[in-house]
Amino acid sequence: MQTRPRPYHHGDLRAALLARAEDTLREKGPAALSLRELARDLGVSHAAPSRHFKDKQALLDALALTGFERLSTTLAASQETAGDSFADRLGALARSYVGFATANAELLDLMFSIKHDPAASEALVQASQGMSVLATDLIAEGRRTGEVRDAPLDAIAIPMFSTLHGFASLAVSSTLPPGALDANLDDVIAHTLRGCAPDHPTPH
Amino acid sequence: MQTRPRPYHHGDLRAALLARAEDTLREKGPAALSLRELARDLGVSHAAPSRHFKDKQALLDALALTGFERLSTTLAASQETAGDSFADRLGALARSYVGFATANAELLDLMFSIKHDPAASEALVQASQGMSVLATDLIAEGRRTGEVRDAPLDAIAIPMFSTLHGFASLAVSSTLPPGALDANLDDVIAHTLRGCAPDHPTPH
DNA sequence: ACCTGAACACCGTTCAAGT
DNA sequence: ACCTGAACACCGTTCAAGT
Repeated sequence: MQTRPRPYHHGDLRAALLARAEDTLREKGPAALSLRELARDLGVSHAAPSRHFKDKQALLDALALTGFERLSTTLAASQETAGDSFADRLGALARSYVGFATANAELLDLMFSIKHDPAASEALVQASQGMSVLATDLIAEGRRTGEVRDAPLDAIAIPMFSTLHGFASLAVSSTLPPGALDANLDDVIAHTLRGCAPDHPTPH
Repeated sequence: MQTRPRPYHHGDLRAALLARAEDTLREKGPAALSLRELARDLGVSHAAPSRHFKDKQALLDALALTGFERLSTTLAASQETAGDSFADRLGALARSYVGFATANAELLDLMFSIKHDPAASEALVQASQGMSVLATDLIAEGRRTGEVRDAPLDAIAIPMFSTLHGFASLAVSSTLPPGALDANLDDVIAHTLRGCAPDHPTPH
């Protein structure tokens, strides 16, 4: 029925485990993720994963890390194609973040349900902080052009990132009124722009 | 060593299971939560919990529900003791929300990692929406007094709740710069007030 | 280096049976 | 009504052994 079973997994078992884990996460949720089933799906013994991940949590951490890396790439790409104004760039960032969140709901949940303690892997901590770097750059530039009020970077970056992340997180958990996600996102962007605006906006 | 074992659990096993589950969640995290261990801790057989929760997910849902109920109560209480101005009431709401989040980090994670689909228990959906009712009331009053700009309620309520929830969620996952949580929260409140403010603020 | 197979101590869930 | 005890099909983790 089957070609003679190969004794060993052919290629990169580590990468195969991560890819398969993400599929399972997406399709059946985090509770259904089992190392033994992953191994079965890939045709290796149930003990094989331990060569690449010391335990289940290590696999989950690695999965979250790939999530942060892809999110960072996605957000950075949104800035390449965005216009020059602060409003355009913020809108692109927000839509990009929410797009990733809705397309990878379970993964986003996993990414932020992991404690980002100093105890966590350094790579993970760094990856999750790397995201806010983008927001900070955006704000710094907006301040130079006078589109953003003069205040310490964190005093704007943290509220802004909180809003973005909060909206994405509520959307993912279906806690928002259904159906009007795009309109709600427009409101969120407009509200954030108001929060960032200088006291006496330059008359055009 | 022990008093003669009672054949049945004395009181309300359902409530005892929920209370013990919350303790375990807080002390050892969600991965360590097992029905069998709960049952052992309470001195009943491992099959006893199934009389009260049809499966593990049902217990988690019920736990999330108690979380939403307590959060709602906490938020409502914050409004009782707050001042009359919109700024005061918003500040009280925000501090109350973040206080609950940091004091119940794992529970908050659980509350929002449950899909609030129409498929979810009606009580759960209702409880999670009941929260935003408070925010909506706050905004409606702020608009009457001229402290909040004239816009559809949702156009302010959703961004505001996103910000609050996002900040709480980032704080819980240790994704914020450590140590300055109170100062960061002040920034978040100030930023939100700016987002809510009318275009031409009334001169005092 | 990478994987297997057996072993161990756990799970969640179900169900006949007890009180 | 509420709980027990046994049974079943799963887990994660470890470790000697194979190639």
